[in-house]
Amino acid sequence: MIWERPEPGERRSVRLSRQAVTAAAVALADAEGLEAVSLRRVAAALGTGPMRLYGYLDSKDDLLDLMMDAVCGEIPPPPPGDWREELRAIARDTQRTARRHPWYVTLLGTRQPYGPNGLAYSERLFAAVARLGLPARLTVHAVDAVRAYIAGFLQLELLPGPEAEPGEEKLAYLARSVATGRYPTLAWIIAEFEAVGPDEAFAEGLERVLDGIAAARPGAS
Amino acid sequence: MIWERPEPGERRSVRLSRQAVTAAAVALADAEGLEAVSLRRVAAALGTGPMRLYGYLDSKDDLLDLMMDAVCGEIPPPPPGDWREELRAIARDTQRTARRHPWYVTLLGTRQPYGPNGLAYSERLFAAVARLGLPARLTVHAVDAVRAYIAGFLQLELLPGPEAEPGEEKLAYLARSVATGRYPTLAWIIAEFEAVGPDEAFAEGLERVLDGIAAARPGAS
DNA sequence: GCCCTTCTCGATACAGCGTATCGACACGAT
DNA sequence: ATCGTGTCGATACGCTGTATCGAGAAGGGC
Repeated sequence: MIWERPEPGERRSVRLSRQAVTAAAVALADAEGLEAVSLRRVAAALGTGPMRLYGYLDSKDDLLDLMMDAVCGEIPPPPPGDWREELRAIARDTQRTARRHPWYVTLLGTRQPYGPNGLAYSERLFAAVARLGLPARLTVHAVDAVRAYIAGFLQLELLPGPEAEPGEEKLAYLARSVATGRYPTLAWIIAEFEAVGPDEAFAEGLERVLDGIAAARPGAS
Repeated sequence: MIWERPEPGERRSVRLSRQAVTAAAVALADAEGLEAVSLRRVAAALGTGPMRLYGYLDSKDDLLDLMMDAVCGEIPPPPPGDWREELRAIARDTQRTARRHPWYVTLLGTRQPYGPNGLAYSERLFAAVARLGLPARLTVHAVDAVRAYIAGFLQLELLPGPEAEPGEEKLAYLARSVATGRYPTLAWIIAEFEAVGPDEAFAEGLERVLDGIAAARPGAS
């Protein structure tokens, strides 16, 4: 009888793609942090099993590379402008993007962004600095300074720490540490400290770097 | 008979201390990388079991904090000098220390160094910059720029990537990417690229940052 | 249609992880 | 000696990444 016969099985498997896998992983990391991204969790979010993902990547490390490159791909090219304006725009947009995916800064501690989007990002940094007409060597140094600053600062901003709007516990910790008298300059800074927003801090620090780059131009000293 | 009687059991447990646990973990990370540091492995290196470590720390995360602070403790205070000299010395010694423990840059992607040694490190940065007599706000920005640059650059240096003396495979990857024509400035840089040692690159980038800080002094423009 | 080959999929397994739990033992106080 | 407390380590649990293998699907040849 018809009612006793199993219905034709639905298409068993879910359509996958590398892009879909990556997006699921990014969504999971955004929702619960990087530690929540396991192959099982990603696969479950896609309605399949973990071993299926191995058709699209070789290892979990590959997945992390893909996730990093996806974030790089969200950072837009800068509007055309002079070298400083372009670098400022890149820096700002990197910050915005990293805030949407704070786990990105953790990935910066384990790998370099050399996927296609990561290379495009580098290209833009180099193109902006190349406007200065510096020799290749100095251009590399300048780009290194900018990108290192951006990455380093975003880690300062996005990782929990005493300087980054800590909860009561961390401030109390800092106050106790400073009360030991072992950190006098830090004590002065904290006493004088007016909460500076990370946007301003980031921009000001960047200006220091850009001023330093400007000083490297022939005839600039 | 004497030969059949068990000998009095030796002292069952091994002496532990937080310092010993940390040192064992650091040694393991140095030898095999951060991923090799499991509580089981650390405990085994100490001749005991993993649960024993919980008498000295609450979690594996605590262990990573301790490891980070231990590395900060290896970075010596700078010899007294002017502000630039002191910052250069701090930067150089940070680089040296990080090279001995390359996993330190990975930890910089997951936590901030606010242990006692980490605070001492901050104190030294602040003390050097404070010689400039800038207001607290500008001092914070300057220190942020320096420390962010140091951390960011060390990640560029110590993590595998196309720019960092790659094996044949990565260079071939870069060459292929550049051959797409999508990264023209990168192509120019690679064509002009003379292998620059990381020491020089680090120092040059740092000078850009220090020049920028110098430019922030009243009357410096 | 049937049979064979190849590919895909997913269940199962394994070794390892961090950490909770609990029984055994040691030690100190009475 | 007995009792209470603390320490230790074995065991267990839920989770991880990934190897493995059997079942089923799909395609091609006859």
